Amino acid sequence: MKKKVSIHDIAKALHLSAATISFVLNGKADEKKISGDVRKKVLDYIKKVGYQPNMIAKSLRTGKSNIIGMLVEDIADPFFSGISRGIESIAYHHQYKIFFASTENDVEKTRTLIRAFRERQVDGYIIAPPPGVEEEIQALMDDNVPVILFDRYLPVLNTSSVIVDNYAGAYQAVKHLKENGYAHIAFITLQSEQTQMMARLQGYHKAMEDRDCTPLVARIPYELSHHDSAAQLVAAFIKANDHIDAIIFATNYLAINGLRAISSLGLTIPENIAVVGFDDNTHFNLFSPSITAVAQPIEEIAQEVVLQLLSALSDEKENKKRRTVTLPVKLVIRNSSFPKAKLEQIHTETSVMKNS
Amino acid sequence: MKKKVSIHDIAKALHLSAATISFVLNGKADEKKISGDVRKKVLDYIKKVGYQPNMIAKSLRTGKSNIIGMLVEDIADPFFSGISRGIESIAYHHQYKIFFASTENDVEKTRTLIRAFRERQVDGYIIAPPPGVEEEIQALMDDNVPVILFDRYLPVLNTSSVIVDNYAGAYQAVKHLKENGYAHIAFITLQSEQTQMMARLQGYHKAMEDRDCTPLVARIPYELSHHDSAAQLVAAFIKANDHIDAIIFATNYLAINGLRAISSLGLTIPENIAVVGFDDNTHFNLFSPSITAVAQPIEEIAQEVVLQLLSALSDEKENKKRRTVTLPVKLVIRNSSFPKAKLEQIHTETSVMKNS
DNA sequence: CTATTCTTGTTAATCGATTAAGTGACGGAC
DNA sequence: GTCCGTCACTTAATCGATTAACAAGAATAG
Repeated sequence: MKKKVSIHDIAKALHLSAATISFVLNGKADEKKISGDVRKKVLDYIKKVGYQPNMIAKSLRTGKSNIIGMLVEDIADPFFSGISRGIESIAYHHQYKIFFASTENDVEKTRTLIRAFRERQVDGYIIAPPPGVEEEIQALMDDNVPVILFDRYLPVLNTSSVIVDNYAGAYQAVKHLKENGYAHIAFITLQSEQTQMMARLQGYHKAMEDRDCTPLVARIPYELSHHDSAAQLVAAFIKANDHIDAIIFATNYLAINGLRAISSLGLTIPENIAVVGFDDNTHFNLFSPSITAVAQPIEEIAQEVVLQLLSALSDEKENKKRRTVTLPVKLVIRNSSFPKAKLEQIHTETSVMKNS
Repeated sequence: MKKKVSIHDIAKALHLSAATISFVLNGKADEKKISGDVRKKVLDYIKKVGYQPNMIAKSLRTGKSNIIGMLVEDIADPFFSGISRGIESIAYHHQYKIFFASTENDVEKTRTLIRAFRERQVDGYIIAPPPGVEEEIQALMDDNVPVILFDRYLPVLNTSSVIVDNYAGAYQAVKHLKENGYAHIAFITLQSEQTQMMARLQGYHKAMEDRDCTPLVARIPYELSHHDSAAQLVAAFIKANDHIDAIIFATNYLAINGLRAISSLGLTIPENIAVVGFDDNTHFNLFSPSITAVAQPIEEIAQEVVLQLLSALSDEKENKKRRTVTLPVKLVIRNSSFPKAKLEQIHTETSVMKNS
């Protein structure tokens, strides 16, 4: 490492005191009545030597780090990486940097991460919490550290949070399928007590009940939902309940593995079975047939989260206010059939079929 | 904020000096010959009050932050979010935290981010650099700060880097298509001078040349590659060159928009046109027909990057060594035709078609 | 001409750790 | 009895900023 130039080095070089440099650098020149001469000398000099303030020293003194700690379930999940991207971008414009980390829904890892964030004095937290970290989050709030939960909340805690109307999303999904003539609609979800999962399940149940339909639910362990085994479980479920003519998947990974299952069984969508996914995936419209999905407003979630956090950071009183924002979801209906024209084309060209 | 307990508070409470506490906490108890009595007293006390060291103070004193700064093009891109996830996970086990940020391939933003990282004294950098930040990166190296580039490198700089064999990937893609009877293979890439893009293009050119084929290349501006306009450009390109019977897409976003274009033209894969993508996407195998792709070894890239960085961090001498690791890519061949059986099924069931 | 008020800075404490150097008490050697 | 070496800690400087309190000299007031 080269010797980095500190505020004292500047002071020495200009025959001034460190305090003066600090005042100029922090826009307190007026308040502290620093002369124009000196201001210019300081500004010119720091430009010349390329002075970079040491935020660590600043943080130690002021107690503010200008860092936000963000905990998501999995940064590689398109839903979370999309939100992260939005949050990072907005926070950046407000001089905040973000620490990202993936909890993997693991309580112990989450605890460790919160502890690591605290040690680094992050100013605020954005968390998609796994159940089991209630104590740690309560401790943060007891210390007046701003915390915003998103995607889900912790029922026993009175926190600020940004969620979506999962209940309505699931309800609409059932309604949509019913209106299109599907009779036996199953719901495949995770073995999870998380609020967003419960709300989806409840929306499904209520919609089925309102139509005097018998619900049929499969619950898959979270750990398996990202892997091939989820596809196998779904396939077994479909085989065991062959009257099913539609499935709602409660997460995007489940939907993707569900599609694998459906494909492996030689079933086609929407002729043999209809599908609605949760968490719209940009790629869903490329699947052939493309998939209808309950889309969450990624951008709005990011905006709302940052908005709430900034307000809590700006003002102790704001931070004491607890607000829960519920954003609407949108059912993105995709005409997932093969258009006639296309079908015929496929048919007529079969003779010249090649592999890519 | 509640009063947090500092090392001095502990010292006062136990009638010891701050130094003693520090020694016990840092495993220097033996070296400094601290008695068993005192050790126990200290350890018990910190457990009791839940002492959390202030890493900011520690960083200020030691000059080490245990933070790695990571700059990717776009954290929402599955390729980058996958690598980020891997790197975060490995780094975590070595007590390093990661600062993520998206450059959006914007030079000015990248400069600002590097500056922000420097101000926070990050210990090392992992960067997928846009061209134009050579000076900043050289400055880091001049100051002996460890830097590892990945995905691409900067030709004028002698840095450590982890890349993949893009040249071979493109070459194999052409070879594969040729062997399957495709004659007119186009290459759609970005308007970009980045090394990974150039290597892919060169691999394509060489493979075409080796087979006495005339290359046909389209270059799309990076800014458009994520949007619908890319699909329109690709569609126009295909229409203008209707003898094309195969396309290699040089990035995953291009491939996805290319598929939209192909679909919008009413063409089918692989009957009318064959497609190979770069950057395998987990979802490519769900597209119907599924897409053959040049897959990058995400996990290995993450591992190799962290390995190199940790070694550079551990030792000044290691850091002076510059090494470039080139990992192999894998052509993931997917049988992307509609199996006969399925085609017939689609055909026979058209009569009962529904929408989902 | 002295007293008071501005101007324009400076001094020094502080944030919470780390660590080189120092110190008092005790034991053993000669 | 003096000298020296351990033992078991303590003192104090330091990292690079911020900021309340203070101060020297010029300007103005009375």
